[in-house]
Amino acid sequence: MTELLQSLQIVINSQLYVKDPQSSDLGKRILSEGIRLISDVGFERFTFKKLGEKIGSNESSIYRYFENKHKFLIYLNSWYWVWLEYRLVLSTNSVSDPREKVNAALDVLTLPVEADAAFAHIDEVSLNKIVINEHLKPFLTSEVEAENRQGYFEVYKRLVGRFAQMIRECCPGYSNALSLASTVISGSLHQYFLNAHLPSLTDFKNPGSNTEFFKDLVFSSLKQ
Amino acid sequence: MTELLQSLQIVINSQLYVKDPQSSDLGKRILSEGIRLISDVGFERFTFKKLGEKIGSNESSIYRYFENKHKFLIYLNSWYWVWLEYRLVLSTNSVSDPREKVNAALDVLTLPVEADAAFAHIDEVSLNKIVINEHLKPFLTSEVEAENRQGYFEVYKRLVGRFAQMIRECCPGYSNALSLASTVISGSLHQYFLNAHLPSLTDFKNPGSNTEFFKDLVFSSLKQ
DNA sequence: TATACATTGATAGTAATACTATTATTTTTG
DNA sequence: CAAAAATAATAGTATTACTATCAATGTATA
Repeated sequence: MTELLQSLQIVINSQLYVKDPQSSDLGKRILSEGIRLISDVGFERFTFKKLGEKIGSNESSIYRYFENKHKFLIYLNSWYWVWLEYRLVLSTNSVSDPREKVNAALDVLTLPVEADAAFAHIDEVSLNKIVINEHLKPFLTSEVEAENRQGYFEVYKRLVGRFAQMIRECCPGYSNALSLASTVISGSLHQYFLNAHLPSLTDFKNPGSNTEFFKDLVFSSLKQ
Repeated sequence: MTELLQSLQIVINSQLYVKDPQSSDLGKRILSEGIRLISDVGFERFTFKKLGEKIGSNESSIYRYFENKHKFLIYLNSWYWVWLEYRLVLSTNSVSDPREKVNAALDVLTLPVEADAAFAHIDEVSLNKIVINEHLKPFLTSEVEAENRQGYFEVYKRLVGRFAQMIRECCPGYSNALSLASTVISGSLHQYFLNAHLPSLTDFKNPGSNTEFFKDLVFSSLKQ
């Protein structure tokens, strides 16, 4: 990413944190080292205690930023979705042809992530790895509906809705734009996951082939 | 389901249990009440202690059947996938037209589950609910690769492979049969999940509309 | 410059979870 | 009926996910 928008800040639902981690040095270290630690050892084995040791700070200090590790994970996911949405808008906004728009969107949604210098305290590549390896974990809990009511998933819903809208504009007669959008977004993450851990379940050869697969899927559906 | 195959038993990888739960009365109660309990309270809140109370037995007795609750969940998922595979074969075996075969497969893979009288101790409808609500949880752990090497996911891989083979026979030129198969199978579960908990992310109106969505997706892709 | 106040750090403690170990009791089977 | 197998009961452990309390440090302002 360029430095186009250096003074942009990603805003996250304030219910997801106790104190805004983007507002202090310690907070930013919690984010950057938290991302590294989760992407290294996995969310299950991640604890605030270990993170405290890593950043030369204390468990109790981290609790002053995040109520618990589940909310921390949702925070990180939200950050990722807002960032993706911003990249989505950036690369589709000036495209007027609806089909080209969907095509550009699919690049953003399915190609691998590169580091974005605009956000120094976030390693987007590691964050992407977390989203791939833990994807759906924020959702797959018995509290999903309550948390949805709290607006925890707003940004994800906005992203899906935005992509669905592009699909509709590309093919007004198509009646499953939302399902297609959510299937592609979570499906692509899932293909990355399978490629990394259970490769016999996918034809994934490289990110390009994955993008081709999803473009083919979408455009065949919209052809009729 | 009919009583066509009453003396059939679903065979599960013996590494997933300590003592075969299908071999005793207590074991069957562990399965049937375990399914009910998980589908009621969710996997997170499920414990062997609670299950013990439910079946008038003891925590320690359950540990003689299953090493831990994660393996219990994989066992239940495996059971479900074997059963689905069996239904898949049953309803496609005699279909000779490759396109009709894929069509029949999509019915099995995307339509809601009905109780199967052939397996008295398993409530397939509740089991399906578990697979929907906890889908990918058996995979989304840092031990996924080690567990894969132990063959824990064999049956799931066999199901995906079988469906992919049908896709290939329907359209020999299509090069993403595995990705399409895994996307459809996990994607359909995901749509059921969204419909239940985050309905604004899907166009799911009823199971029929979901099946239509996936048939359209698959057959548009195979048309070319 | 003193003081208030916010932030962070250190330590201790708690309830629940996911087990393991041991022993007692019941049931099955030869 | 005796031996073996299965099950039940109880106790105990390590870890986790926190909460509570208090001390130390830095910072802002009167």
